[in-house]
This record gives sequence, structure tokens and C-alpha cells, in this order.
Amino acid sequence: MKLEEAKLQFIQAWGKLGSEWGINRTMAQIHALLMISEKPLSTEEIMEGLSISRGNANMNIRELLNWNLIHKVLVPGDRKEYFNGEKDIWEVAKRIARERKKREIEPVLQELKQLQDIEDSNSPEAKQFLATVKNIHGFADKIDKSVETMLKADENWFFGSILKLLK
Amino acid sequence: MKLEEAKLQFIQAWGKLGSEWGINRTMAQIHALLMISEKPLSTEEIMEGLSISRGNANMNIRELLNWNLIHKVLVPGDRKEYFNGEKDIWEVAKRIARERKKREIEPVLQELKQLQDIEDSNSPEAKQFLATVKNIHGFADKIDKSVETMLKADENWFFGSILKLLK
DNA sequence: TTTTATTTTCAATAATTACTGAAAGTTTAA
DNA sequence: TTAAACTTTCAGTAATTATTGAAAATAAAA
Repeated sequence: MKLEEAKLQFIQAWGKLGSEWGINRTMAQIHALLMISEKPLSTEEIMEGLSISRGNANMNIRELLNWNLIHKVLVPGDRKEYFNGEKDIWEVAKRIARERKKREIEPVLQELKQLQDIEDSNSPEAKQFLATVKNIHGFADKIDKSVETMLKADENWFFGSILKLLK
Repeated sequence: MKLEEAKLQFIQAWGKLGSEWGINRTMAQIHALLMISEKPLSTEEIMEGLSISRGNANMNIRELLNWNLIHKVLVPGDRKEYFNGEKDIWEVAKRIARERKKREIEPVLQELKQLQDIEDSNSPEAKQFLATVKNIHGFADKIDKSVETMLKADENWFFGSILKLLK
């Protein structure tokens, strides 16, 4: 396979994976493009590389900056902004985990806690409800703590600990 | 809070969480409804409970059956099908993990393996590309193996192993 | 059989989400 | 200043994804 072909396929695959997990396809594609580029790219180059409009490129670049998945690079003597992508996938995973924990897991934990405070908690209906909600709450809390662990750990330690269970 | 109100809020929350993670909102809501119901529900009851059409209910029920997240229950002397949901969230997590590993992680692993086989792998461009792809491939493989571990483990063992790292 | 209850399918439509492109805004250099 | 280079915004549009509802298919009962 030719390099250019492989690059395009990689970008497609990353975009597809992103969209399957609730991340905008273009955002994932820009991220992919920057991960495999040896040098930082400008907005123009990103637009060109993915055949997308300036507006689309800009919006998704901002979002990737928010997620800390790419960084702005200043090139001396050039007014344009350039961007480079984090290339260490362990870092990428940690940053995604950090964002999603904050945006999605924590609010659900919050809500589940509230839902356990219901009146007339003695009917069988209420008991079933409370049992399920408590079960999920406990689980979500463990996930939350596991993500925290992962954010503190280094890759080898983290996976080492899990994988040695496999034997 | 009243039980009925809490139930509705739970269904909303579960649907939102699902859609944030690439799972159809209605599918997640039906699953939520069945998790907190003490008795199996018919298609009619699900339609009613969520104010959705028969077609929508049917499609998503089939999909939940495929994912093994709900089960068909036969009520003697009744022609209708009833469904109940898995209420143990650890089981739910394992079943979702199993499906997504199969549908999404495995194909990506496959593809990443192919992408490493490129011609002219000596240019700096190609080296950057290969380094990133290998990095991701190795990572995805670890995730894949971790999910396998989780599928074999029981909940306490699994989380115990991770959480004790936290101290 | 024929009738009735139930489930499945799918074309049409609605809802949601993403994208474009041009105008407005901002920054730097002349 | 003014002009040029660049970035951001956002209304309009396109693309995608989800839903409806009625007809067709299937299964059980009469």
C-alpha cells in the first residue's frame, strides 16, 4: 500500500471510530490528520487535506483545543496559526477520558444520587427502582474512580495491573 | 420526589447517556424502562410508557435482544411477547463491552494491522505515520485484552484490582 | 379453513446534527 | 491610520439518523 493511501484510510477509520463513540466525525478526522503529520498544519492545510470548509475546520479545531487533543504552534515570521496533534495515544486516551468523565459521568452520578431520595420507598415498585438505581450509582462511582486512577497512572503500570490478571 | 417522577427522570438520563455514547436514545430508554420495572412489559406497555410508535418500539426491542440486554418472557395463556431487562449493571456493562469490542474495536485493530504494511517506509513522513499507527495498534490491543479480562472477571475482582491502585 | 391477534417491515417524514460560505471581527504590518 | 492577513461567527442548507404509521407477514385460535 502507498503511504498516501494508508494515510487516507487511517483518517477514515479514525473518523468512523469517533462517530461510533459520539464524537463528531470531522473532529476525529482533523485529529487523525494531525496525529500522523510530522509537522504542524495550518487551517488552510487542514481544509485542503480533508476537503472541508473554513467554518467547519475552525469550529472543530477550537473544539479539539478545548479537549487538549491538539495544540497551537507559533511559527516565527508567520501570522497563521499552526496546529499539532498529541501523538502519544496514552495521552490522547487520558485527555478524552478526562473530558468525558467531567462532561458525562459526573452529571449522571449527581443525578443518580438525587433519584434515590423518593417518597414512599416501601412499595415493591419503589424497591425495584431503588435497587437498580443504587446498583448503577455504585457502578458509575467505581468507573469514575477507575478513570481517576488511570489519569494518575502511567501506561505500563495501568495496563500491567489489568493484564497480569489475564495470565 | 415522587416515584413516577424519579422513574421518568431516570429514563431521560439513561437515554441521554446512551446518545452521548453512540447508542440510539430510544434504545437506551427502553432499556432503562425495563431495568426499573419489576415485571416484564409488553410492546404495548413500552409504547405507552415512552410515547413511541409501534415500529420504533419493535425495532429497538429487537436490537436490545441482539445485544442481550433484554430478554423475551413468555406468559402462559397470553399471546403477546413480554420483555424484561437485565438489572445487574455489571452484567449490562459486560454485554455492552462484548458487543462494542466485537463491532468496533476488532475491525479497527484489523485495519490498523494492514496499514502498517506500506511501501517506501523510510521517508520521515512514513516513519511518523508508522510510529503513530503502531502506537495506536498496541494500545487498541491492550484495550481489547482488558475487555477480555473484564468479561471473564467478576465485578469485585475487577474493580478491586484497579481501585487498590488508588489507595 | 377463516378469523383474529400480534409482529415485522419499510417508504415517507420528521428531527437532529453537521457543514458551507460569506460577512463581520480581529490582529499585525506597513 | 489604513490595508492586508487571518480567524470567528452564524443563518441557511445539506446530510444523516430516527420515527411514524399503515400495510404485509406471521402465528395462534376458532
